[in-house]
Amino acid sequence: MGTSRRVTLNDVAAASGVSRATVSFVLNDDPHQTISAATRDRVKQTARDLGYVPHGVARALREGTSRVVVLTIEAGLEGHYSRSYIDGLDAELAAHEYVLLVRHGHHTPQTTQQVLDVIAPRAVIRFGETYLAGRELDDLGGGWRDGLAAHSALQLRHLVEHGHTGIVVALPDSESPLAATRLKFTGHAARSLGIRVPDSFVVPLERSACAEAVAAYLTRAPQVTAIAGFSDDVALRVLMALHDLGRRVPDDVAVIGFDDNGYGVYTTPALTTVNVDAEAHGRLSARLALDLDTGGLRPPPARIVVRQSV
Amino acid sequence: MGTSRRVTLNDVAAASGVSRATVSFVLNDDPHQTISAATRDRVKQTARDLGYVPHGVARALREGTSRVVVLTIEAGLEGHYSRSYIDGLDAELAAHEYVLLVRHGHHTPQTTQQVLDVIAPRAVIRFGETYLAGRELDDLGGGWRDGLAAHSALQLRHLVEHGHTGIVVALPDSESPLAATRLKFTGHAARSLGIRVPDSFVVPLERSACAEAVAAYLTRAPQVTAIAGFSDDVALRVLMALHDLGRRVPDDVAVIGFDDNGYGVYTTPALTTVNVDAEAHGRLSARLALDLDTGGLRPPPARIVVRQSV
DNA sequence: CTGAAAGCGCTTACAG
DNA sequence: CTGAAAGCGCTTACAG
Repeated sequence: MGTSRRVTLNDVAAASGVSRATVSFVLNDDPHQTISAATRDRVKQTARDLGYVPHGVARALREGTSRVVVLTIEAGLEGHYSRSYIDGLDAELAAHEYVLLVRHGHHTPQTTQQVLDVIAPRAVIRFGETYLAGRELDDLGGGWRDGLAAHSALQLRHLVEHGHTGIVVALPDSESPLAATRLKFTGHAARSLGIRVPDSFVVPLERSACAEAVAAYLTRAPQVTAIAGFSDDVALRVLMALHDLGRRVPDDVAVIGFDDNGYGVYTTPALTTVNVDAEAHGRLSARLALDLDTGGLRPPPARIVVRQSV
Repeated sequence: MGTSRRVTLNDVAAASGVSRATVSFVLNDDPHQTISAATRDRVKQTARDLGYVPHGVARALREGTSRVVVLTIEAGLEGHYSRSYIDGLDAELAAHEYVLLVRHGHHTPQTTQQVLDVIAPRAVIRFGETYLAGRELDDLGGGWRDGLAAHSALQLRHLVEHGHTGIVVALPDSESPLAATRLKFTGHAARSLGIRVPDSFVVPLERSACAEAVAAYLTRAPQVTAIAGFSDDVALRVLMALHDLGRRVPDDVAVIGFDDNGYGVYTTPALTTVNVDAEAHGRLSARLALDLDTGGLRPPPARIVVRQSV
């Protein structure tokens, strides 16, 4: 065994008695060439026998971009959405022989540029950017933006169906650009459901600050009977605050989460939430990044995971 | 504006009136060359003025590997450990002008090979592999393995200090290769603490199955008064099972988690757990991957996050 | 002290 | 139907 020299196009060419160009043509199924079936077979067979795998770096230098797509994701956005999104993105990319690589942490134009300089990926996708850029993904058949609108509406409707009209949205303390969009959609949904447009307030991370914020808001707005979380994390903190304040859930105040992160089962009461399967969204992003046809993708509707908090 | 052609070494050479080689030498501080200070300054200045950034792909083709390190990580290992580990890895790599890219999901030799073929990373690190490979990181000054042993011991000791001697380890349903190692260390710790070596049992994912498993184990082993979770996830499920079974925590049974994932605050009672800061471990991995000196890294000791479950 | 040249492994006009 | 050649942008012996 031992580490042997990698087998290159040269080796395949030599072994099959044709030029490097010919090998490249048959291996890439170049439509501009017409190469005899016999030659094609022979070349493909030798490539297989030798275990030839194209050197991605050389190819990237020649073609200008590598067969890689980079996803950048900020901390705190993990949930069922991100997991299923990444699964779909990864699967679709793999189907087209691209590899998905993820960058965690906070991202600036500089860090993105660094990634570009270092590996020249085919694309770098910012998790959630399609929301923010306001691109009309609906027009591409993905129903993405409509998706978020629908999901926000679903969350609100569940509350209304359980008799709540005084509703407030609980926001994370970190400024999420998504928050504004969510609030907007929730507003739309409220109008079409015929209830007052929900107010919002911020839920701090620290436990006692959290309880204070919830208590303060509730005394300020006594008509509120239900709290809609921006995320499960936020909703979980609200649940904790309500527990610390001695308020009963859902009898005194109802709580609903968003983007079922898996931890809503563990609390008492367990957290009712919205579960979004973003597999199709991930596939859509992949096709967009690869300039492929985006038709035929049918994201399933989001669903309410009914537990005990509303 | 518009997308302009990237500036290459050629441009810098032309603009500063020297050869490409000279530019490369000064920009890389080649110790084998002796270039006049005047020339060096001029070249560096023009490179800056032109905004020259080396093309990573070309460099990688020439050098054999790119300035990238890939971390592969399986689902279900997220926690404070992994977060701080990744932070440290990322920071140390960045300090040496490498970029960290992560691959999620399940990994096989084939998928790893694919990444190798596509971007020729400097190294691919499997999250947790150093545990499994049994490499003697202690000898390198990182205290890693000793770290895990110490952390397992810390978890157990906390239980013993609270009067428990009948202890069992709760394991995840998925086979984690780490489980065997953890069990081994817990065994060592038990012996040095003078208690019986803890038994173990598996906690299924599904809620009722989970309660059944816990109930079954507890009736089989009535001497057990404390359950040590392999992870916070497992411990959280144990807490839920105990709640469903009507057992009081910690009075009837005490529970402790491992690797503070942040969700132990939300339960009632809140979960006591072990918090490991793996920033230094991440830095160590980075230096190992880059063949750098690993001295001077002092991982802080792990600590017990005391909440209410023990 | 500095430059001309080769070469990393590929793809793709271009010529036969 | 197939091959010789150029070139992607870099680094590094080698020669002056």
